[in-house]
Amino acid sequence: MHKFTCEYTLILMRSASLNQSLLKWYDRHARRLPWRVSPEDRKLGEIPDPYRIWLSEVMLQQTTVAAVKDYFEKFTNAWPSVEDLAAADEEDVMKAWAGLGYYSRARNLKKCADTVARDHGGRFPEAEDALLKLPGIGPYTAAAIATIAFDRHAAVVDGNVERVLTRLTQIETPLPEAKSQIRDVMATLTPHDRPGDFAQAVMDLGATICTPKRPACGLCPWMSDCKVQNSSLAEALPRKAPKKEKPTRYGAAFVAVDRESGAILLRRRPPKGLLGGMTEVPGTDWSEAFDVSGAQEHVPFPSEWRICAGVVKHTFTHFHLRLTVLRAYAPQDILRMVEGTWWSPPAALDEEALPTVMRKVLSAALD
DNA sequence: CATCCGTGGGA
DNA sequence: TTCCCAAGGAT
Repeated sequence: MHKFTCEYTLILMRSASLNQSLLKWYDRHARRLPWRVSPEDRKLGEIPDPYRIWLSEVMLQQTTVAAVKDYFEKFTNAWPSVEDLAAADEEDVMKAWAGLGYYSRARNLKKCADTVARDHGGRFPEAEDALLKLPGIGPYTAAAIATIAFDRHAAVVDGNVERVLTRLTQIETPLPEAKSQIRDVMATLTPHDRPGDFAQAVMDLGATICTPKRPACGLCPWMSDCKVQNSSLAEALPRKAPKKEKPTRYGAAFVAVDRESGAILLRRRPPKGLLGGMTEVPGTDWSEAFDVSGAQEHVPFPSEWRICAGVVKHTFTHFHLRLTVLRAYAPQDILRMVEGTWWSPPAALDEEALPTVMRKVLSAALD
């Protein structure tokens, strides 16, 4: 059991009033999003499409709305239903996902579509625990789909909810220890009528008003109930463990250009781990020791490799990367083709499953 | 529970 | 420039 402060209990006793005031705010301020059924359309009887809810929620994992919008459009145009996605080639899915990051999401997205099509007759299960069993669907996404798509009562807890509720009830316990307490508060606050709209309302509140920096407390529908309203304490919550420093890794990347066609030599990365299954140009390992001269051992073929101006700098989740780019011109037949490598003509380059760091490499080599 | 896993935009 | 972090999941 958690220790409940007096004020904290008071908040929970007022949950009926709190969720009504927030839903009222949501009716007027809900963001228009491509995958969302607006409150007024919902009242007119429009039902959300579980496929679109699922797709958007997976794309939104650790990713901003602005970054997701074009990808959501691309995916729903190419694959309008979960059956369409199940019938797609995984390689085409990876190509469409390229640039959005966290590529295991794309592989699990495809696996999940396959499972839903094969084992569930093309319909997503409605229960939270059944959704949780599907690939790429964790506690947050299972609750979000259950409540937004199927109107089930579920405690949706994401980063926004954590921020809003730790502030509202002044939970000073640092994350991740506070997670279970936050989930309890959310479960209590969530109404049985319009639970999905309520979840989206808390997330919208966190995204637009109760922001990490400089929250707009004066515009908040929960201001009068909030324990830290207009206080410097608001920005300090939720409390988190200090993060580790990112090391810097170094490496070299080889851009081989066919003089005739301009085709570029590419290869596939291993299926798991960093950038798993994505496409790259040949290169060295990325190590913490800077050693460009050692790169010569890794060239795809002997040639006059020239160092390109401008070291490519890129930051991943847990390290910084500095890549020295080398370029050489060579006919395609100079290379005894290795399994998993191919020459990609310039017109096809945009469609390759190239992660952003590799597009930076090509830009440094070719511009 | 800790670690690994991308990216782009804002302060 | 550098740092922060955004609708997390898998292992």
